[in-house]
Amino acid sequence: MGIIERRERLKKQVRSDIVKTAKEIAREDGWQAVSIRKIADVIEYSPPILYEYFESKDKLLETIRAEGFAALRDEFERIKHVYRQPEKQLAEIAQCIWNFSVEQPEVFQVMFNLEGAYCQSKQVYIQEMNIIKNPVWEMIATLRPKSGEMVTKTYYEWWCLTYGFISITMTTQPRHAIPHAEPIYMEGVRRFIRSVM
Amino acid sequence: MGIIERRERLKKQVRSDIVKTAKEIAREDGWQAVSIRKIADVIEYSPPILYEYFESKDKLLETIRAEGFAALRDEFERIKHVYRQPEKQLAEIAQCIWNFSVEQPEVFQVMFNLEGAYCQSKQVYIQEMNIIKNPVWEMIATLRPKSGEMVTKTYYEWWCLTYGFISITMTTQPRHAIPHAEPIYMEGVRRFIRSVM
DNA sequence: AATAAAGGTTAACAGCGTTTGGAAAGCCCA
DNA sequence: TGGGCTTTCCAAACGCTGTTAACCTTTATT
Repeated sequence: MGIIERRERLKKQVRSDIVKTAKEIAREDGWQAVSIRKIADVIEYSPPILYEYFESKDKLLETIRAEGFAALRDEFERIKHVYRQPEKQLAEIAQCIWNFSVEQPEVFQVMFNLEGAYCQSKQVYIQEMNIIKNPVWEMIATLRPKSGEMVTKTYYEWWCLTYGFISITMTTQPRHAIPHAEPIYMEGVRRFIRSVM
Repeated sequence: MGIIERRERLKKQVRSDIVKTAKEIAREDGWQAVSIRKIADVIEYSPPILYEYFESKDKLLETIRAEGFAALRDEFERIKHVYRQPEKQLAEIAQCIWNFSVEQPEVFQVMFNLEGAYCQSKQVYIQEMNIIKNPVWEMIATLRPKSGEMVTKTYYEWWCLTYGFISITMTTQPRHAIPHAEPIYMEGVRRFIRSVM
């Protein structure tokens, strides 16, 4: 019975089309411009259909957020296995986050509720920033022997630096000026790493 | 002619009532719940009246943002005159920002577009973060003799640390856990100041 | 072929920011 | 005191939004 399979494939296709369309509209006109009706228009379905794939608009955003964090986390794991020294790993991760924010700003915006992207349900966000089995946390712990509590503090500061820098840059700098901010960011990251070692 | 004066007083009163009501609703139910119609309901006017005081909802938010930044800046100036040592000044300023975010979270949210508060016009924000005549910038410059460019970089990192810490805390931590985060924040700030000196 | 199920749409609800047109009230001058 | 004018104010509407209910039409099963 290939019919059922075909239908499931179609379902997955439509679902990913919805996500893709939401991102496209957001990239073009900002998240404020993303509406259920506009997405429905693009995928050539009526608005109620979207509710067969996503419980609500908020859940759609949460899906995009979760996918974004998952993609980042995969990259983190890759870096962890490619490089040995934790200071190198952390620098690579910082670079990786920066690149992500430049290449997929609309996803980054949903992940951190920036620029009018607002996803109310925070479970994914909170969980993802958590220290449990977190590659970044582990790298900081490897950087220099210290207590778990101390590592957590440093980990927290790491995120403040990273998230703070990128989000401030994203919201205050015009698009053309962003490449100029990258070396300043990376330099700050390196100094931070040195200060912790 | 006291009549005109009375009317102007009334106008100012209504205007500040609008701002006050917006903040109250936001504090109670979040910025997502703030609507022109609800504000109108509370101040016992019809919705169109609000447009005699504010060009748009966005401009209302921008006013609240500007007032928030102005209040902070006043505090900064006060600190600047009370304390001599720049490291003490900066620590006091960090404490001041933290207190502000705890005492008036709804204003802080508008100032930095957090938690569903979204003010599109960024002029005030960009200008306020600027280095021109900025007390924080000057304090960092006094901290240790260095080039203007170097000061600007440090100033930028200062804001990442401060803003990053508070906004991450605000969005991830439940209300009761926030006091617990304060010493971690202040310790991070002090370490940052030491690392720059 | 008749019946059940799935897929999809139209229309509506309640709410939003914002604008228009006109009513009511207050004021000034004769 | 009455008429005209200005100011103050609001009901209603427009075009959006997320979401739901009811219905129709196509597809699959018995």
